[in-house]
Parts: sequence; structure tokens; C-alpha cells
Amino acid sequence: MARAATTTDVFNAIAEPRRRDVIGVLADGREHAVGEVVVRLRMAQPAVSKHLGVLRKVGVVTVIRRGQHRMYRLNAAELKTVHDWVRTFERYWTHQLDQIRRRAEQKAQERLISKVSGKKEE
Amino acid sequence: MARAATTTDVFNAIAEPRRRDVIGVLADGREHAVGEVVVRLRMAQPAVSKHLGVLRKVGVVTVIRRGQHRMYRLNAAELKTVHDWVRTFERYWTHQLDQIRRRAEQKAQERLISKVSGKKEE
DNA sequence: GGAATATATTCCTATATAGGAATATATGTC
DNA sequence: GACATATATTCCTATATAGGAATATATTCC
Repeated sequence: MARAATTTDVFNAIAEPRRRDVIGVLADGREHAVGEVVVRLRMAQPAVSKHLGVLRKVGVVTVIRRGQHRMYRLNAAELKTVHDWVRTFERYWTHQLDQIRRRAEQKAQERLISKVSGKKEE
Repeated sequence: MARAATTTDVFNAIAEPRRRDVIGVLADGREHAVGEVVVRLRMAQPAVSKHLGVLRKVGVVTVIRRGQHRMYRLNAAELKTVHDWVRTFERYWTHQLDQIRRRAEQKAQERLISKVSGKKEE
């Protein structure tokens, strides 16, 4: 099987760096025309349209027509899924001292093991 | 150009649902053998090895040999990149009241616009 | 050394891009 | 209506999978 489609879920949608750039432009929460994104990111117009299309399919952005423009707006709520997932690991980097202690213990243990087994570490 | 390699960065690595499952097994911060992941997730062994390989390349997991086992451990610090990025949007869903107000204003504005332009919304 | 166990790697295939080029569609202006 | 502007869509191609099957490698035990 191939990789899952980018339109499958938010994780896939934001995997593309350029799409995160596009989201960055919309990060102020206000609406922006496609052309504005094109200028700000110096990307080809079709590329921007496609990326916005993917983001729209997964619900990360919404769009409304305004004359000849299409105004895109971030729907950050969709990113909450990602936040909720990654947040479960927050404790690993917030408690600096704990982390340093944990790592030291781990290192010590690994050294002990490699000494006993006589194998060198990866 | 094709999509970026999964080994390019953390965002691509966690885009695959099965890999997030694997990370989930390692979420307790302790070391786990490949076989344990295989049993817990009921995945094929080669699949698990491959996913762990990808995660290792981007640094999300570390591995040490222990006898005939390879013990994998989560290196959650690598996930901080994702956390930091998505955290910049946190304000959009934390302040519930603000969000509701913003949405109401937006809706009202969109209705006004569609009435004026005579076009129906997407 | 040989069998058993644990894990990684290789080979193959179907699929999904992402970007570029060209084109289509919609809207505004005169 | 003709033309300009804004945006989306189509077509094409190179590339990168993810999973399954088979195999290779490493380690332990007897």
C-alpha cells in the first residue's frame, strides 16, 4: 500500500513544509486572498491553490468568495487534534531537571549493559 | 516532485497513523522490544521494524541492543518541534468565549457579503 | 555446530503525491 | 463584448512510499 493520502487527516496535511508555510501566512486568524499568499511565500499560484485545496479538504482552512478573490481563513480548531496528541508528551521536555536525571540514569544503565554484554552501542 | 521523504523530518514521520501507534506503545518512556510492539499492535514484524527504523532516522526513538533483543525508547524531545509549532495556535481554542464571538462575527460578515454579492456560500 | 528466537533487510507492487506547464473558469472594467 | 485579473483544474512526470513475502543476520541454547 502507498502512503496515506494527504487529504486523509490533519497530520498528513501538515506534513508538507510548504503547507505549514501557507498556514503560517493565515496564522493571524484573518482572511487572506490566494494572491497574497503567492506574493508572501513567492510560490507559484497553482501550487498555492493546490495546497489550500488540501488544507480545505481536511478542514484546516475555510474559504469564502469575495468578488474575484477567494478569501481563506485558518480554522485552527482542526489543529487541536495534533496539539492534543503531541501534548501527551509535554512532560518529557517541560521538567528539565527530571529529564536530565532520567537521561543520566539511562546512559549509565546503557554503559553498564554494553560493558556486561561486551558489545558497543549503536 | 514527489512528496518529501518520511525520513526528512518529524512531521513526515508522524504523519503515518501506524507510526503514531508505535510511538503510543513507547509513550511510557521505558524501553520496549520490537516483539512487544508487534504483539501489542498486532502488526507484522517487518512492518514494525520498518516504522521503528523511520522513527529512529528522525531521532524520535533510540535503540540499544540487549542480547537478541533491540530495545527501543522514545526520545520525546524530538516531538517538541511539532509541539512548538502547533502551540502557536493554542490561543484559538483555549479562549472559548473569544472563539465563539469571533465565529459569530465571521458568520455575520459572510452572510452580509453573500447577500450583497448575491452568491451563495461554498 | 544446529535449531530456535528476534529482528532487519530486500524485492515487489499499487498508489499518492508535488511541482511545472498549460488551460479553464469566474469576475471586474471599460 | 473584449480584455485584464484572480483562482482553480488538468495533464504529466519523477519519486517515495507502506505493506506483504521471502530472506538475511544476529543471538541464545543445547
